[in-house]
Amino acid sequence: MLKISKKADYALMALQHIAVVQFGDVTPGRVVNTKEIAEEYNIPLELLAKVLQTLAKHALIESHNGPKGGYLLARRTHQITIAQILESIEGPLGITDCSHEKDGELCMQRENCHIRTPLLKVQDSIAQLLNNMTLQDMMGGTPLITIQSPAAQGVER
Amino acid sequence: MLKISKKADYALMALQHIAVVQFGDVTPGRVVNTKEIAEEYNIPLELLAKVLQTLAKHALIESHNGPKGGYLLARRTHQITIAQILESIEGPLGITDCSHEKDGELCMQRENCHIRTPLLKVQDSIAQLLNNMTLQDMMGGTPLITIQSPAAQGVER
DNA sequence: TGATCGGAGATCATTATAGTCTCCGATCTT
DNA sequence: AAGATCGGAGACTATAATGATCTCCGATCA
Repeated sequence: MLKISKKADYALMALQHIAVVQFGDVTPGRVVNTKEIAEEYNIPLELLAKVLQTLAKHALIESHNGPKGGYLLARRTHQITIAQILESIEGPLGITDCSHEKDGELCMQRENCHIRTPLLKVQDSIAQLLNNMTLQDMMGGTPLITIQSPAAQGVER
Repeated sequence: MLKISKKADYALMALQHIAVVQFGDVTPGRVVNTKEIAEEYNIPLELLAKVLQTLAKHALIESHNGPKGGYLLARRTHQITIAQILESIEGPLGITDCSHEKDGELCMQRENCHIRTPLLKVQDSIAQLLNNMTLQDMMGGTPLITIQSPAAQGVER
């Protein structure tokens, strides 16, 4: 349950790889192309291409065409959150169908639903979790952040 | 992203309802049948029946056959966690495919995968969140719990 | 100019999900 | 004992999401 998609998985691997290449000691600033990542991690080339295109569209990476082309991080590693990465691929975080309900489009249960509020609190906690973790943290950094569980905030019925 | 299924949604609604009826002031101890819940929340009767059967199989509720039959909570509300409910319906919590990988069945990426460890930390945090929240919390209770984000625990590369 | 790169679109197979239908056995009421 | 009311269990269907593939295009650099 609560599984992230393969695409999101690939996105995380790819960004971590780009980050290490770009900010590592061996070849700092080097551009990384799709093929390199696909081969390194056994990811289907064309699927990974889609993923990277999506990430570029969301301005997490910059694309460079032509030979010697490829991708570079658009920001520094601590400015790219796990939440941003996952949401770029899978859309906005939403524990329930009604998480992003516009006014007027109520779900069939809404009239009597007593679980929406507490679930939104859970969602907020997960959002905090993912927003406070960055690419930097996937490379060995250890910043200090504390979040609270929804239960600790008091949940109205 | 990270959406829970309709079935899990229904399970939460149903358990919350049973809890309120069973431990409320109006009709304490009353047995609740499937039809009552389905009508109250506009849930397809037969689908809800499946959900409740599953919950019974996981010993979260007790079933009683025959006329005047229905379901009762098998434990007190603070002893039923949101994690238990969701896992009964959707299976074990697993952010990634490799979360519950047995020895020997490595995923195609595992050889070079650098994101597994940090993702498992994220998963642990979510698990804490869901394990520390109970049916009680969905009824107005406000216990105090604090958890830490993975970033705060230090994530190896 | 042509090989190498990303961009974009359609397409397909597989799986998960949501929902339905049917039959069965248990139990309570009369 | 009979019939209505309950849950138990299985097969079954439709739809959507996912994972993956294929094709063609434009940009760029040697």
